[in-house]
Formats: sequence, structure tokens, C-alpha cells
Amino acid sequence: MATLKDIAKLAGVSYTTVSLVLNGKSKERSISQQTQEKVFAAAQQLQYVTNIAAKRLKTTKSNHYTIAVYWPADYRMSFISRLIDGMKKAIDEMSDPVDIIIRPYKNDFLCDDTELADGTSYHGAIISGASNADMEYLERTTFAIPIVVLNRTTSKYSTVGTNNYNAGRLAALHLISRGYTDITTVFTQNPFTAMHEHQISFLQTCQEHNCSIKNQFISKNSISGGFEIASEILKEPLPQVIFFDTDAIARGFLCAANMAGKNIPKDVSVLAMGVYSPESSSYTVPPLSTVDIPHELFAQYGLKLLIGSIKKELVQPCHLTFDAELKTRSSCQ
Amino acid sequence: MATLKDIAKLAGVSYTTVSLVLNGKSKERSISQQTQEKVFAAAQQLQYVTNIAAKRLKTTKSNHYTIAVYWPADYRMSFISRLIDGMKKAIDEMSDPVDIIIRPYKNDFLCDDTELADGTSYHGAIISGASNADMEYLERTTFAIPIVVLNRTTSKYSTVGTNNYNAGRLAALHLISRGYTDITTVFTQNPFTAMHEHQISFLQTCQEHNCSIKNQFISKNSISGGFEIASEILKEPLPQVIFFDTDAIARGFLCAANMAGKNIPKDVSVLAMGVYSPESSSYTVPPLSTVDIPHELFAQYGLKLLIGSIKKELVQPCHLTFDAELKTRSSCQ
DNA sequence: CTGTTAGCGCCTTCAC
DNA sequence: GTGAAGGCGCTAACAG
Repeated sequence: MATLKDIAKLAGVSYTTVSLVLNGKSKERSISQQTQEKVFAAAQQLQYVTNIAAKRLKTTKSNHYTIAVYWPADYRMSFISRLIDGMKKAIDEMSDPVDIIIRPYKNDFLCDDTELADGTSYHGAIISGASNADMEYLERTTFAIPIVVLNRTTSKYSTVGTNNYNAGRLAALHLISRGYTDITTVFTQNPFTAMHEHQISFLQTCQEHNCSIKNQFISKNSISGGFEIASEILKEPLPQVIFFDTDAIARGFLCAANMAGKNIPKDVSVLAMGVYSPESSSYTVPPLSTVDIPHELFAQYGLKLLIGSIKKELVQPCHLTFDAELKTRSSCQ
Repeated sequence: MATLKDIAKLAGVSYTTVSLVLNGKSKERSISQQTQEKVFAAAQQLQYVTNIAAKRLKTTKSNHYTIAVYWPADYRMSFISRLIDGMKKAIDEMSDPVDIIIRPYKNDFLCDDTELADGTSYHGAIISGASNADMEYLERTTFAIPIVVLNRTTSKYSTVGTNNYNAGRLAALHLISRGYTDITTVFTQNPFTAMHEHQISFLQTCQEHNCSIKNQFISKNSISGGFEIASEILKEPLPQVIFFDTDAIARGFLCAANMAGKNIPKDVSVLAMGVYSPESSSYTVPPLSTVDIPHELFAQYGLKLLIGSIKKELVQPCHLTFDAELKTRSSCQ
């Protein structure tokens, strides 16, 4: 890593001159053309890149909070906008500026992130979409910076999330209360922690109410996954209602069912957990009933808690829970 | 802004001790319980927040690129995941780590962002979704850091984008080649720069081919906007085909049309610019024909160009263009 | 026109 | 158990 000093040496000029030239202040200080060229040539040769930390240290006065948001780099990527939306709300309500750094990570490999481990680069971190292995890593490790975990259970860190068991239960109770007795489920392969929880609780609640699960399908967690599994589902006699792990899968199914000439909800009702896109669910054919997980709120309040911890206003881990909300639309009346 | 020194003074201990305590090294250095408490109390009282820049300066060895991504804080928020996806690809291909800082801004007010103006906090910036006023600001201002602009035209900065005129033309030519002569358009109110360009070129291409625009509607740029405008459109006799400014609007229309018992494409064909969600467009009822704008590629190559500029490998502004792609699906056959 | 110098706030030996 | 001192890379007076 070349520094200004290296350039100065190579170009045969002083430290300051290099700084001036490289920061575009040649004019005001009337640095000669020749010197400028020497400096640029040296900088280019050494592949010089400014050290931002040093620059900031000198320059900045106001206190930026620098927050890392860890986000699993898989298909869940597509709803990161919900988190950013939520965090923006929190930031707008604050007086101090916040830098949000997006850090994609691979599930089960949060432990490989050195930035998080040495806690030297950020004021705090928000962890989203953690796998069980990631959670274990968080449990057994001590970090130098405050951490907030979204939609997972731990007593070591502050958390913001929903009770996923309640959410699954809410879905099941809705179907049961409508008198459905013949239910098929479409679950994701390798469900993430939160999904696993609502799956379990959905099935258990059905069982408690003597409500039979006619059939269980496994699908990829995506719109296309739902489209593909639909061909399996439509082969057999349809149940009264199908419960989907996520709105994405349900949307793929709806498309296929329509193409196959099925009428929703007359031929079969559809209910899904609302994970990805609340707006989209309102405008499928027909509009999709969901149990919505309020990810925006998780992010908004997660950021607030995190800043509170950084400021040391908040000393103990604290846990915020928002309820999942049943949105009844025509797919499941 | 309190510093370690302030805490030391207030707590009546030394500088080093404070640093030790605050970084969790009390054990290894066996700092007395009492001292620790004094330090914590002082830190809390002074609302002490670490200066990350100073910490990094001391600690870090490897060179992080710190990149700001300016992103309009309106409903376009929802497709930021496409950009992050693209940038992640670029980062994965690089050896050096990159910190992506998401900076939402309000269109026309990019000029108010002091971070960008004084160029002291980032190595470089990617500007996305700029309005005309934002572009003018960029044109007339000199920045200390390299900047890459996405999907806009300027010779001052490197750009990555599509030729939006060609994209609009592509849409029009497709309809014309299919023999449609009776076309209705649904455009957004206050279109953004790129949309404005494809609108103009769509209309002009139609005109050149003596193809009449039967009717022009204005809609909000959202799924719900498309749903609402549908009630206007469906009141009157339907044209052969409707062209939508964005896939979002078209999706709202499709939902309403289905509910009204219309058959797409028999009663009316539908074509849209593919801006938001390529996957969603494949699974509407019926699947939506689009002219897709490859935003992932813009971000991926935009980041590459930016890093090239920062490293001074790339000295002149350079312009990359990716073609919009016609995706023919059943909504417009 | 160019160079010297004093810190920015923090961490880390090393000495007490 | 605690403190003094040097220096990370850079900027901005202030000298020449």
C-alpha cells in the first residue's frame, strides 16, 4: 500500500505537494504543470489509493455512525429493499448521520467475516437471515461492538422480530376457523430458521385441532419454484386449501393454476406467509391472502436499538416483537 | 464529540486505561473493577462514541475501497436489490474488499449531499436514478473523487447504461412488426430521465410507421397505480395493445383486467418496459412481455469502472452500453 | 511555487 | 495495575 510519502519520494517532491496535487488543489496553489505530471505519474505507477480512514480522521468533525448490515447473499437478496426502507425511516428520525454498509455473507459462514470478528471497522452490526450455525457462532463469540439480530431468538444480543411460532399458528387458526379440514402444505427445502419455526407451529396447530394435512410438497423458495411444484400439485385431486411457506412460491403456483384453468379460490384456496413483497401479493390473480412478516419494522427498530447501544443509552440486551398480520384477500376467503 | 482523553480526565485515569477498558481488554491487563466502572460511567455520561476513522487508521492494514451508492429514496427503492446483486458479482471477482455504502437521496437534491461534495469520505461514488437537476449539478461541479453514473448520458463521467431511445424503439418496432396499428400508452406522471427517453422514442417510432396512438393514459408508477388506471382504460373500447412505461404498472393492470373478466392477450395485448422485477414478469397472468433493462449489469460494470478509476488504471471517462432485451411472453404474442 | 510541521483520535509497546 | 510516548496517513497552517 503506497502512501503519499512513497509518491513524494518517487516523484522527488514533498509530501504536501503530492497531497495538494492529488486533491485537485494545483490551481489555487499554482503548482507547476511539470510537478503535477510527475506526481500523477508516480501515483499511477504505485497504484496509489487514498487511505480513507486517515483522510476522514483529519477532515471530518461530525460523528458518523458506521453500521454494517449483514445480509445473506442468496435469493433473499431480493427483499433487502424492505430493510433499507425501514432503516431509512430510523435514520430520518435521527439527528446524526448514519452510514449503512451492506455486507452480503453466505449462510453458515458468518464466522469467516474478519471485519465483524475484530470489530474495528464499524460502530455496530445488524445481522439478518442468520442460519443456525451463524447463531451458534454469535452465541459462542464475544464481539467488540454491539450487535442486533433480526428475527431470531437469543438472549445474548438485542433482537427485533416476530414470534414465528405465533405467525404459523395464526395462519393455521385462520384456516381452521374457516372450516377447512383438508389442507395441503408447500414448504421450502432447507427452510431458514424463521420459516422452520412457523412450519412447525402450523403443523402442530393443525394437529391440535384434528385437522389433517392431506399432502406435503417441497419446493424451491422462489416464484419459479412455485410454478414448477404446481404441476405436481395439479396432477392430483385438489385439497380445499394450500398453505405456502412464502408469498413467492404461492405466486408461482397461482400463475400455473390460472394457466391450467383453475379458479382460485373456488377450486382451491391459497394462503401464504408474506415474506417478500406485500405490494405484489395485493395484485396477483386473485389477490393473495397472507400472514405478513413486517420486515421493515424489524430493520427500523433494529437500527434504533443498535444506535442506542452504541451511545451506551442501552446497556442490556432488549427484545422487541412485532406481530405478524393476517391479510385476508380473495385467494382464501 | 467526546474523546478518550475527555473520558480519562473525567474518570481520573490515564488515556491508555480507558482504551483498554473500552476495548474489553480489562482481563488480560487486569484492570481493577473499580477503575473499569469509573471508565464506563464516564463514557456513558459523555455519550462517548468511538471515532471509527481513527480506529481504522491505527488498526487496518489492507485497503478497503469505500464506495457510496447514491440511490433515490422513492418507490424505486424497491429494486435496489438488483444493483446490490450486480455489485456483489463485481466484488466477488476482485481481490480487494469493497465497502458499499448505501446513500438514499431525494431527486433534485443530490447537491445537498455534503459527503459527495467534499469527497472526503469515499473513494468513489456510483450515482443512480439521477434527475435532470441532479445531472446539471454533476455537470457543473468538480468532485474530488471518481464518479460513475448509471443509465444517464454525460461525457464528463464514466457511464454504464442502455440506450433508452433504442429500448423505446425496440418496443415500438416489435408492436409494429406484429401488425398492431391501434396502440394505447400508459405513461408515468413525471417520468424519470430514462423513462422519458424511451417514451419519446416509442412515440416517434410509432409516428414514423404511421401507427396511431389511440389513447394516452397517465399513471402512478406502481402496481397499485396500474390497478387504478385500469378502471379508466377498461371503461372504453379496448385497443389492440397497451404499452406500459414499467412492468409494475402493467402488473396492476393485469390484475384488474383479470378481475374484470378480460382475456389477455385475446381482448387486448400488453407490453411493458421491464424495469423492476424480471422474475415477477415471467409469472403474471398471463406472463408479461417486456423490454428488459439490465440493471444488474449496470451496477456490476459500473463498480468495475469505478474501481478502475480509483486505481488510476482508467484515466478517461468511458461509456459502456448494454442492450435492452425483448422478452416475448404470452401477454403480447 | 514548494517544503516543514503539528496534530486528528486511537492503539500498542514499554517502562514504572 | 497504570501511564508516557510514538506513530498510523493525511491535511492545513505557516514558512520560506
